[in-house]
Parts: sequence; structure tokens; C-alpha cells
Amino acid sequence: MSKNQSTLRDRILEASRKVLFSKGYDALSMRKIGKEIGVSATSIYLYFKNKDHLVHTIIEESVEELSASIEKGAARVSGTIARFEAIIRSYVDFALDQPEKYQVIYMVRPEAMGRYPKDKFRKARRGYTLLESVIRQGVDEGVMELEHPMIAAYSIWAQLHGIIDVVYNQRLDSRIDRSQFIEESIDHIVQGFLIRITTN
Amino acid sequence: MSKNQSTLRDRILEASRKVLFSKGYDALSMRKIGKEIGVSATSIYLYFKNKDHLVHTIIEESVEELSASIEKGAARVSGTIARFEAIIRSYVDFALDQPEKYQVIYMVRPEAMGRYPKDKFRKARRGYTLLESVIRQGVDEGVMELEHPMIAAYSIWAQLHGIIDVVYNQRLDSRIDRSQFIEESIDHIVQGFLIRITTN
DNA sequence: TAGCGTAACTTAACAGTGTTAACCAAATGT
DNA sequence: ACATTTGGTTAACACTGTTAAGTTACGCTA
Repeated sequence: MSKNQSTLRDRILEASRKVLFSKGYDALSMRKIGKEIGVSATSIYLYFKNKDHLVHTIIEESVEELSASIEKGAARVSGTIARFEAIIRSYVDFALDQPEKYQVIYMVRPEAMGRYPKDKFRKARRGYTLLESVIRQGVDEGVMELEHPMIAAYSIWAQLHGIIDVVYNQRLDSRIDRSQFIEESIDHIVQGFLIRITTN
Repeated sequence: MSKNQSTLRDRILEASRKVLFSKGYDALSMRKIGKEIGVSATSIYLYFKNKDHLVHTIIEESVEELSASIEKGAARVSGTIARFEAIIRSYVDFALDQPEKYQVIYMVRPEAMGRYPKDKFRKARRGYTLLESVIRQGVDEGVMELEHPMIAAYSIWAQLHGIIDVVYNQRLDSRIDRSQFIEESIDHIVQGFLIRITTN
């Protein structure tokens, strides 16, 4: 009676992704997933330790896609600054083009996160690692001026996340045009890292 | 038999604040609040329409305090850039000094938010409004160069939020010193808005 | 002073949640 | 042919937010 060619684990993931992407974390319930794919809720526990584990698996998928997307974007151009900007652009584009996938990455609060720890996040660091090396290159070439490339990389990440977060959580003033806000924000962030001669 | 001098509504808020600040949103349950203050869970519905309304009330409190704190910080200094920096500092300091109060502001996801809408957020805009006017002043004086002060103000807000969010959600690399990260991030953000002569 | 109205609160219940323990049937290995 | 494992099930526990209905006690008016 194999409902489908694909394995049950895959069907669980697929169904979960669907409701997670469309209705959000709170709407994701084990019983609903089970009903959706015609199986008892408890069967999910045969493949996932608990709900957090299930969600975390999906998050990992998205993180992987984001990383890949950034690497691809960076590879398309050459030159340090161009590459610097390309990485930033790729991050933002991913967030805008695939809102669901981006949002699940930041969906789960750290409390629940703690149980499935850091080593899983090595992948997440891929994008940031790339950014850091570009920054390091920029410093060597003298187009950027900063002391700690690693910190700078994380800082950019955080600032971009803040921008996207505000947009998606609708904390923007209604008078502000979404994409204008994003474009100008990117500009400011980028400019904040390039070398300058300040008047005074 | 008045358990306390204070009104029940106040006692509900106090208890809610306590668990919200210490254990987080997920740990906040109507029954627990009731038990904490020796009253049935349903009594809460006499003073708050539902759980969202209760939480929202507490959020408002915190937003109010943040706004006040920023205004106070801005008033302490004079000069446009000093004031610009003071606002940013006040925001960050509030977030760092009163983590619980800051975090509740961004605790609730927008879905649940939708029901208690925007007019309540006018207060939240007070801090941003102040920032916008300072930026406008900076542009007039020629120390800042940007096209849309309103957008810029929102952008700074978002970037700062991103920084704090990353810190609190422990998405930072363990090798990075927390306060160093914050200090350098502030620097970059500020520099991103001051006037400059880029060496191409 | 009796009676009414209402304010403040409670109990019981509904429908849902994550998770565990115990059980069962079919497939597989020897 | 028998034992073991695999892949699933049902029932139950202890929670959750929320509603409806019931109760108690106080204040006001006649």
C-alpha cells in the first residue's frame, strides 16, 4: 500500500515544508502533517526525534540553498569590490526571491535551537566565510579599512538580516517603498565598509 | 480578601512580565499566570481580550520605555552628529541594559500582531521620528549626504536591530567578543551615513 | 431593610497541542 | 518454519487558548 514511490521521511519533509512556508511555524502540527500525508502523527517520531528536529532539518535545507546561492553569485563576478557587493546582493536576492526559505532560517527561536547544536551550523558559515575572505582581500588591496575582517563579516550579515527582518515583519512605515528602502540600505551598509576620507 | 492592594489587572501584568522576561513567550500560559497570582486562568479574560492582547500591552510598555530612554539620551548632548550618535547609543544601551524589555518588543511574530494594529505603534515611532529630524538637520548642515532622511532613519533602526538580534539569538561565532562586535558594528553603521570622499 | 442588578470571579468543557508506551502486522533472515 | 526486525498503529498523559454558563458578593434604589 505504498502511498507513494517516495519514502515516508521525504513525504513528511515535503508536507512540513509546505505548511511551514505557507502558514508559518505555529500552524505546523504533528497531527496535521500526519493527516496531510495519510499517516498517524506518531509515525513522524520514527524518522524525527521530535518537532524541533523536524523543523531543524528543514532549516538546514534552506541554509544550504542560501549558501549555494551566495557562492554562485560571488563566482559570477571578479574584482574584490564587485565580489563584495555580489555577495551582499545574493544574500538579499535570496531573501526576496524565496521568502519562505529565507524566513524558516530565522524562524525558530534560539531556546528550541539549543538542543540541536552548532556543528549543524557549519554549513551556515560557508556564506560568511566567503564574505570574510573577500573582506580580507579588500583590506590587503587597500580598498577597505578595518581591523577585524571576521567581525566585519558578521556585522554585515547582521545588518542585512535586520533590513530583511524589518521588511518581512512589516515594521516599515507605509509611506516607504519597500524596494527603495532595501536599495538605499544596501548602499549605506556597503559604504560603511569602504575606505573614506572623512571631512573632519 | 483582597489578596493585594493593587488591582487584579496590574497583578496579571506583573506576573506576565515576570515569566515573559525570564522564560520567554512560549512559557507564558494563561493557567500559569493564574496560578502565580492565585486566580483562575479565565479571570484574565475579564481584563484582556486574549493572550495576544495581554502580551501586546506589555510590549507597549517596553516600547514606551525605549522611546523615553532615547529621548533622554538625545537631550543630554548638543550638536547634530553628537546627537545622532547619542540616539544610536541609547538604542543599543537600552537593548543591552534591559534585555528582557527590549526583547519583548520583537518577541511576537507579525501574524499575531496583525490583530492589534498600527495605531498602537505610533508611540514606537517617537524614537525614529527623533532620529529622522536629526538626520534632516545633518543634511542641512552638510555633514550627512543622503536623499531620504525618513528611509535612512528606518534603515539605521533596522541595522541596529539586526546587530542586537544576532547577539541575543546567539548566532555569533564563539571566537567573537560580544561587545567588540557591537562597538565595531556601531562604528560601521554610523560611518555609513556620514559624508565622505571615496577614493573611487 | 428587602430586592435587584451588576461586577468579579469560578468551574466545566471543547478542541487542539507534543510526546510516550504499548501493541500489532507484515517482511526478512536463518 | 521460526525468530527478529521494520514500519506502522491506538490510547493515553499532560498540557495549551478560549468560551459558556454558573456563582458569589457588593452597591443602589424603593
